[in-house]
Amino acid sequence: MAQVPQQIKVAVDAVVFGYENQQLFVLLIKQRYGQLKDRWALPGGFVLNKETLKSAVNRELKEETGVSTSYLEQLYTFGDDVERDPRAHVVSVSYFGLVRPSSMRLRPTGDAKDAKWFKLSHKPDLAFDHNKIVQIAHQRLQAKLHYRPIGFQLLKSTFPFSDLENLYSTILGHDIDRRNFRKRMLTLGIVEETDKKVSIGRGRPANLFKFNKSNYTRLEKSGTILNLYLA
Amino acid sequence: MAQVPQQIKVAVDAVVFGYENQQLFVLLIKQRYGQLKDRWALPGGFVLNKETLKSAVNRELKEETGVSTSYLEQLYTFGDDVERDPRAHVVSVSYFGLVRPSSMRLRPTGDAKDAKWFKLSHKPDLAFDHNKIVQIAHQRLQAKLHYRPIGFQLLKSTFPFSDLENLYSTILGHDIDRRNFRKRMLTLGIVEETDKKVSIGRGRPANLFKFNKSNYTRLEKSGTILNLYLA
DNA sequence: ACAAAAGTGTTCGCTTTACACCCATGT
DNA sequence: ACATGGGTGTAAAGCGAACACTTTTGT
Repeated sequence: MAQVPQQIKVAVDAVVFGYENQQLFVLLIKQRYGQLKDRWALPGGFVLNKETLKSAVNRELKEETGVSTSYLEQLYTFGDDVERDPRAHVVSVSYFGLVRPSSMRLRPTGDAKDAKWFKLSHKPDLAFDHNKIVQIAHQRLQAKLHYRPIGFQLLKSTFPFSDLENLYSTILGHDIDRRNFRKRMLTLGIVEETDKKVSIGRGRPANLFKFNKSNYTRLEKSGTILNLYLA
Repeated sequence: MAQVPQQIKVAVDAVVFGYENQQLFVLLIKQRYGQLKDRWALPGGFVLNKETLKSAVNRELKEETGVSTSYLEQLYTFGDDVERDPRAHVVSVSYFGLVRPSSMRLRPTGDAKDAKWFKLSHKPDLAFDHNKIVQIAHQRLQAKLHYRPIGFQLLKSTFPFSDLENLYSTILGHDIDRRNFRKRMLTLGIVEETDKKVSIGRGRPANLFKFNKSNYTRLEKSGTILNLYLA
């Protein structure tokens, strides 16, 4: 029981990744107000009274960037650095999201002066402890890619197989064996061939594939380990 | 920017597991005050101003149960049920810990009228959403046992191999192959033989083993996957 | 001598990996 | 015809799973 009323504020932050042209991007905003005005930072802000954490992240994302994500999960709660935010003692619940950048128009409003996709490899130095949060989110993305089909959130609903390959090798940061990768995905039944083809300039046209969600759900329930490592 | 001052309170909860006599236990307290007086619940409480989350859990655990854990990690932050606590809008950061029950004397004070180890299989119905939290923590424990050497936190520093085997099969809820398990642990170098022996009543005396931390750290850095499934 | 727990190797099958050539199209 | 990217199979090695008897002690 606190004698003194609790002064701690609850905030949310979102690390949203996008993928395009074999590049991994992260969504950042430029602060409009405060001591850290004009610094780049993760979208986020304080939770409103009676608001859930989940709706708070989604609201802040929408307000500050115009983006709504196709995938968003809780990442970690930062509250061990009491000086993190110079203004007050803040506990920040961070989220990790995925979206196709081209499916969204950026519309910064509210606390955000600007909103932009940065290549993860060329992002600016961020305010607060946001560099660390981005790093943790990236690790989570890499780890999760191995055992959950989250990569599909970053692609259109149908895609040539090479897109999926490139996505994996880009995010994991190393080459993967095309034949083994395709074999695994197809025999597991996670990915399904459609009867459409695309021709992208030169080269043989590619079949289009799609994620087979019901098959995946079945695998997951049966406890199968996906194990998409593929050295 | 909140126009109305934020009223949300930040709390911490701890799910502490113990292991003894081939049984998995969870540490609970009986509430002394409030609407949920006399209900069993997880140890925890509100974070103090300027206090870190980590020290808040440790403090509450110590106050309410007398226990300090050898292992404690953040589990999940619950803040999507605004009605969770009837008194106020509370965001609760939950932690998951391990300890050897016999190494600790229970000394309930403060908000706790009583503190007790319950067999996980026979725990009472808990206050708030604590049943769900315990369930999530148990899942995390089971999953993590496969790829991190956290089981050793539940054993003395030296132990007969059968203790380790029993711990795994108890927590995972199925038998494991003694020979394969021992082989894996020894060839990975996670576990090391000492030159001591113990005789426990009848049967052949057992060698004592210990966790080889430096070896494990090396494995972890080299990115080796432990993979301690062992159907 | 017998009951109880500890200790120990080998075989088989499957999964993972490594690897290179032909195919369909645009220019 | 050639350049570009798409599509495909097989063999070898390594790993995980299954499995039962001997040893040491207490009673």
